[in-house]
Amino acid sequence: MNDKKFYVSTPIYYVNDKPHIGHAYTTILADVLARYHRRLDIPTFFLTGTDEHGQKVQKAADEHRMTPQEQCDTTVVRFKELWKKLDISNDHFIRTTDPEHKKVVQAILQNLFDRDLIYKAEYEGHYCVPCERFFTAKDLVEGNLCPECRRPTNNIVESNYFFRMSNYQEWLIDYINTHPDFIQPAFRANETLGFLKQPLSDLCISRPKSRLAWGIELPFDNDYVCYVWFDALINYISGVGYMTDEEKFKKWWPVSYHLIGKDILTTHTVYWPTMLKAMGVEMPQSIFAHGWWLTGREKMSKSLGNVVNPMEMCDRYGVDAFRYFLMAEMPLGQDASFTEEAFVTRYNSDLANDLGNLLSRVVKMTLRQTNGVIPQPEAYGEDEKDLMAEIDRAVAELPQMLDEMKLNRGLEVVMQAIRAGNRYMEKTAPWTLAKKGETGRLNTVLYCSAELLRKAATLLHPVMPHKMTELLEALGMTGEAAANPDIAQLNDDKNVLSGLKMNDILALFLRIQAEEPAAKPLPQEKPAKPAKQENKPQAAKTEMPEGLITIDEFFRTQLKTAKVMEAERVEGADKLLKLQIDVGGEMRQLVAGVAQYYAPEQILGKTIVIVANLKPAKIRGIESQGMLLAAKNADGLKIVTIDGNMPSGISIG
RNA sequence: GGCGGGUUAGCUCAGCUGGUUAGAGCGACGGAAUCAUAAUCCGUAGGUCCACGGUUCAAGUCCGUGACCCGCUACCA
Repeated sequence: MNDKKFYVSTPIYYVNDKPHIGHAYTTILADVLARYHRRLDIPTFFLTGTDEHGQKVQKAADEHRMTPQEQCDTTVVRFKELWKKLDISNDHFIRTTDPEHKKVVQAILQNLFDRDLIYKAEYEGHYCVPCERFFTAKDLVEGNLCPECRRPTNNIVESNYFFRMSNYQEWLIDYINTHPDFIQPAFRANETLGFLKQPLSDLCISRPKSRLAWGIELPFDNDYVCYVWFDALINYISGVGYMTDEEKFKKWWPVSYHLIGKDILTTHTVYWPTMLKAMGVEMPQSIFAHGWWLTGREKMSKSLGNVVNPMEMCDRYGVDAFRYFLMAEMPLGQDASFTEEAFVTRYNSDLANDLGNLLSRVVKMTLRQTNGVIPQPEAYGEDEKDLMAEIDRAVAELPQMLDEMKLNRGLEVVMQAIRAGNRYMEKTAPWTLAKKGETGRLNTVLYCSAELLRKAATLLHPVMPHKMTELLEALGMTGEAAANPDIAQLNDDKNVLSGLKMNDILALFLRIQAEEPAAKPLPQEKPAKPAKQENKPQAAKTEMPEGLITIDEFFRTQLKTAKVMEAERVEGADKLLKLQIDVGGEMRQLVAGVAQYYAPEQILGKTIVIVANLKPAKIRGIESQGMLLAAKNADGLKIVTIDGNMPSGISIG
C-alpha cells in the first residue's frame, strides 16, 4: 500500500448489457477511490472498459445485420455516455477488441502453449447456447435442461484447448491463506477456499470457430477463438502496458484493487490468479467484491420491473447527490437497499439540511457583516479549538477509512464535523455578536465556519466534484484550489481564506419536498436530456398534469385475485371480518371492514380482488396482509369480484 | 446437508483485543432560537444487546446448545 501508487480497476462490462445501478456503483466506487488518491498526491491509474467478444454480441450483430465489430461500436457508447454523465475520471477505457489487447492475449496464449500449460483435449458436455456454457450430466435438471436458464441443452463432443489450472490449486490455497488482504472482504476469501476444496479442473479456454467465430483467434490454431473470460481478464494487465510498454506496466502493476461484484468472484479469485501465476506475473494486491443494490429487500431484476436507472436518478437529483448516496449508504462488502425514500431522506438531512444550509447561513452572514470578505481570526477559544479538532479528526480518519474500504464510515466522520459546524453556529451565535458589536470575536467565528466548510468540501470533493467546487467558489476560492482541492495539504494550518470574498449562492442542495418521492415514478427508460441539467430536484414535479398518474404509478399497486377460504367475525369488533384467503396457492390473512354488510358465510368462497403489496397492518391486534376492494356509499357496500371464473393469484391490470 | 456470517433502540446500523450509567444517524415527542434551504440547536426514547446454559471478580463482547435470517456450496459416503 505504501509503494506510493494506486491502480484501481472495474470489471470490463459486457457491451450488450444495458448499464444499470450495479455497473454505476462499481464504477463510481472506483472513481471515488481514484479521485481520493489523486488528491492525496498519490500517482493513480483508473481503468475501466468493455468486454466485447462472445456469442451474444455475435447474435445481436446478426440480428441487426452488422458486423460484430459494428455492433460493439454502437453499443459501447451506452457505457461511455453513462460514465461521462457520472463524472467518471478513468485514465483509460479498454475494449477487448482493441488491437493492442488482442496482440497481448495472443502472445500470452502462445507463451502458455509453448510451455505446455495449454493443451488440446476432447471435451464432451451439454452445451447451453444462450448461456454459452457447458454443463456436466449431473448439473442438468429435468433430463437435459440447463440449470441456469432451464432451456434444453445440446450434447456436444468437441476438441478444445485447456489451461492447466489444476496445477495451481495447492499453490492458490496457500497463497490465499498467507495473504489475508488478497480477497476482501475476508468472508469472500473463505468462500473461495471453500470452492477450492473440490478438485480444481483445467479451464477450457477455446471455442471452435464453427460454433463461435467472434473472438480472438488462437495463435497456434486458427480454427479456434479464445474463450471470453480468458480474454477479458487479461485486460487488467494489457490495459497498463503488459508486453507492450514494460515501463508503464512496472509503474502500475500489481493492481491495488480489482473491484468486482460478488457474482464474478470465482473468475477473479481462481481463474485470474492461476493465469497470472502461469504467466509469472505478480498477484493483484487485492480483489474486492462488493455487494448488490437491492430494491427494498428484493434483488433488482428486469422482470420485477424494479430496476433503478442511474441516468434517471441523475436527471432528477443530480449526479453528485447520487454518487454521495451510493457511497454513503453501502456498507463494506454488503448488500444495500436502494429506495427512493431512503435517498430523499439522506439527501435532505445530510446534504440539504446539514451541509447546504450551513453553507448558506455562513455565506449570508458573512455577506451581511463584512460585505463577504472573510476576516482575519483572532486567537481561538475553546469553541474554535473543538470545532477544528472535529474537522481535523475527519482529515486524519478519512484516509484510514479509505484504506479499509470503509467509505461510508469515512463520509460519516465528515458529516459529524459538519453537524458540529451547525452546533458551533448556535453556540457562538454570530448574529448576536454582530448586534453587540463584538467584531473581533465575530471575525473569528466567521473565519472558522468558513474554514470548516473549506476542509469538509475538500474531503468530500472526490465524491461530489461539482458541488464541492461550487461550495469552494462560494467561499471565494478560484482556479485549481477550487477545482482540485488538495487533501494532502489539509494538514498544514495555513490560512488560505482570510481576505477572500465570498459569493452569494443559491441553495447548494435544494431540499426535496416531502411527499414528492413516493408518488413520483421513475420515468421510462429513455435518458431524458444530456448531462448539464444538474440538480433541480423539484423540476420533476411539474411534468405531470395534476390529478393524473402514469401507467407505471398505477402498476405500483399490485392487484390480484384471491379466493376466500375462511371467514369469521372478529370478536369485539362489529365491523371486521377476519378472512383466510388463497392468493395463487399462498395463504394470507386479511382483516376487512365489511362485517356490517356481509356475513362470514356470504363472503366465503368468493373470488375477490385484493391489493397484494400493501404494507401489512395490525387491526385490533390481528395481522392483515393486504386489503380487499369494495364499493361503498350511504346505501351499502359491495365487494369487487371477478366476472366469471378466474383462479386466485392472478394479476389485475 | 456442509462451511461461513448475522440476530443490539420504531427503522438502518456502530460497538476493536471482555471492565464505569450500551452508542450514532433517521423517525417520533417536547422545548429553544430566528443568521439560514419551514433549515438549526437542546432535551426525551426507559432497548430481556434472539433464547437457554457455561467460563470469569466482570460478557452485547469468550465457549456450548437451540431458534430464525442470509451468503457460498452440495444435494449426502
